[in-house]
Amino acid sequence: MRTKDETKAQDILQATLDEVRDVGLAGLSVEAVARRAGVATGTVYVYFKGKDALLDQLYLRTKQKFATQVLRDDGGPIRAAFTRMTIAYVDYVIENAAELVFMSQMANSPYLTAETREQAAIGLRPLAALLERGKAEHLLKDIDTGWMATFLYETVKSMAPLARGLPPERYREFQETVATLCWDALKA
Amino acid sequence: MRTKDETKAQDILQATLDEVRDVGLAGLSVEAVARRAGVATGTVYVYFKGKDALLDQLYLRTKQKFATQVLRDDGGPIRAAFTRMTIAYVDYVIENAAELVFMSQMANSPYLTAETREQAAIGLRPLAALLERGKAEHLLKDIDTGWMATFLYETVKSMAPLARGLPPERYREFQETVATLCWDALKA
Amino acid sequence: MRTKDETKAQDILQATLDEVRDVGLAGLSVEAVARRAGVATGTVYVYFKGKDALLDQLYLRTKQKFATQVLRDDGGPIRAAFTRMTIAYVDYVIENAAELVFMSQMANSPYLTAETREQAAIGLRPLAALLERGKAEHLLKDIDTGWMATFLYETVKSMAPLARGLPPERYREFQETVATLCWDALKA
Amino acid sequence: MRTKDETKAQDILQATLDEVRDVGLAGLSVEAVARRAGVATGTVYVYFKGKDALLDQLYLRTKQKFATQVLRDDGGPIRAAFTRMTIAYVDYVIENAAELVFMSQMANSPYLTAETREQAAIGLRPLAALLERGKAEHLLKDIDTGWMATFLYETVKSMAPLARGLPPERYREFQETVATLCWDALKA
DNA sequence: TATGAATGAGCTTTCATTCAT
DNA sequence: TATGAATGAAAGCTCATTCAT
Repeated sequence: MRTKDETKAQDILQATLDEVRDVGLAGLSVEAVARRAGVATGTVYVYFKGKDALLDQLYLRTKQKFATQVLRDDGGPIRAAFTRMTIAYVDYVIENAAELVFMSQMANSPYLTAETREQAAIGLRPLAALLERGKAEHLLKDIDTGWMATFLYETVKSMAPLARGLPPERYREFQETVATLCWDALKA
Repeated sequence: MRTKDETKAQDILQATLDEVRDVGLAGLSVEAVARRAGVATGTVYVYFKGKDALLDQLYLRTKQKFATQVLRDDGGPIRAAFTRMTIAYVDYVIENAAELVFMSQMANSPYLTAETREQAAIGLRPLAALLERGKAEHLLKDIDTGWMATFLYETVKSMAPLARGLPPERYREFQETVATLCWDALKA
Repeated sequence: MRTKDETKAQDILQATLDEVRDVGLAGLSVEAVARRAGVATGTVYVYFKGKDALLDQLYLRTKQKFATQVLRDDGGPIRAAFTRMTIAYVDYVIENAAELVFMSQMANSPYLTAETREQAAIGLRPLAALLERGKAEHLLKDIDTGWMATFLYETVKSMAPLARGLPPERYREFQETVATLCWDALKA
Repeated sequence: MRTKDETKAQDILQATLDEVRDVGLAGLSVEAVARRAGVATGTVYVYFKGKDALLDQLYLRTKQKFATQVLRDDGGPIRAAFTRMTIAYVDYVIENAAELVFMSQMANSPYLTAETREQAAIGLRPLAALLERGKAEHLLKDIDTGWMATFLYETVKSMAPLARGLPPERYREFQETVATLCWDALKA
């Protein structure tokens, strides 16, 4: 008997990401996903319970991957950690355009479970921790941590697409600019 | 012969907005829009060429309404104009939640025409003008105006939802915090 | 605007009956029903909520039509009413073969609602009433009316198909035989 | 190499019977049958050529088992043999509810081969023989044997389900009533 | 203009069957 | 033989759009 192939699940998830980027969440069809992933339509249902479950799982994985890759506090000096995070964030957005489109399309869609929404929020904790540390050291403004986290998280995400297509040195400049803007905004 | 009734077109547009807020762009059906607007399905096609055209037009109107209501530079002192704009922006987001959901859902969808996207960008000009003025007066950082405009536009939009449900004094505090963050970020 | 056409609903119901006769309940597809009725697939859903509802409604109508046409007690002498009913029953089965196949296929299917089953049972009341009358007049055996009703109802239904294809005089003979068998079985 | 296991074939047939009782012929899926039988889907195809063949074979076996168990003429006095048969029949129906549902669902379905239908009819011969014997002894009416056989076969089958849930003494009473009704119907 | 019945393409999903192991 | 992953052809149903009224 053929054994379940985790690669295939990955292929399907990636195909979904690419399809949403190309035709949007509203235009997404399971058949197109399957074709793109190089499997039969029915195979999607071997790995995922249905379209909803597929999208839900993909959302969670994407959020988690992002959190793991970007939102890390290495415990070093605040300013350095802050800058490093911002720069990694911009890189992530540029390198994972499809992921970002997908997350924004899912945000207000009926596909998203309340539970998944909660789960996804957990990934933001390291960011909050970093900001708390900064507040404790009086390097950052003494305002609601949730507000600051949202500021940072959303601002970088929204600005990052501007970096697309920039030549290397301008790209570097852009990253530093973003880091500066955010730091100036939050610093005490 | 009954004449085309502008009220009806408005009803349909508003119903679309409300539907998208409730079921998302992916769950939107013309029939549900018609029912919500209190007209027959066919009537939607009397006022709009099709679903795509309806969404496209609604996007444009929404963007323009927003620009007119929020992104105005009254020519006064930079800092004051800046703060006034930020505060009006938060108010707008809170009072027009459906509009915001709609715009974010449309942003990366295939429904959006390149042309409409351009048209919509025009509304940002007053914002750019304000920032240029601030740069000329050396009150703001000397960085790319487009970058700054995006920063301001996206940051306030992303943060504003946090204000939902806040008691009046906290709401006021929130608005001021947002204005401060943005000013500190951009000021020279 | 086109107005809802009750004829169309009838066509769909009849087409369903014919399809079930030809391909069985398990082989029934909405598309085939629509094609047979001369309407588009979607039209079926204009008149019926879904396949289940279509079958459920059809079952009820069929049972009721049968009850109205066959299970009537005209109040005359028991034996005569009894015989008349039996003969009408055989005629009905022969003339409405598709209906009978449909009812037998539905009987143990998951399509049948408990509620519909109850509703359908109501049609048997006139039969029970006739039997009660016979028992009161001591012309029939004094056994459970429900048992007698089931006996009569099921026996004639099961035997009737034997009449198919019989030449007229044999057909008449068959009807009388069935009437005699049933009468002899139940008479005191 | 493991050898074909007759137990497994039996399990699959029994599982099919139970599934049809629970979800009907229209709701039957090979996967559900396999799961219920405790084997893999593919295994069903080791023992049966396909779904159709499975149902066809099951139908034949069921009919034959029934014929062997119920429709036997032990050669004793007509009336006694007749009564014994009727009583055994009721018992069979009560004890093998799933079989009966299955046979009724198959009766008018496209799954049934003409050949199988013929094969199944052979089982009715002992019943016909008994009736012939009764006619020869002038104990039974002189009418078409096929008609009488159908009468007996169908009537008992249709009435038997009424016995379900009856307390023992009522159950006994019911069996005798059925035997009496049938005898009175057919006796000369 | 306004209606909503009618359409049929296309959607998600199921499922009989095959096949690699 | 036994498995269950993989397949793809339908199935039921929805919905953007058209059209008769």
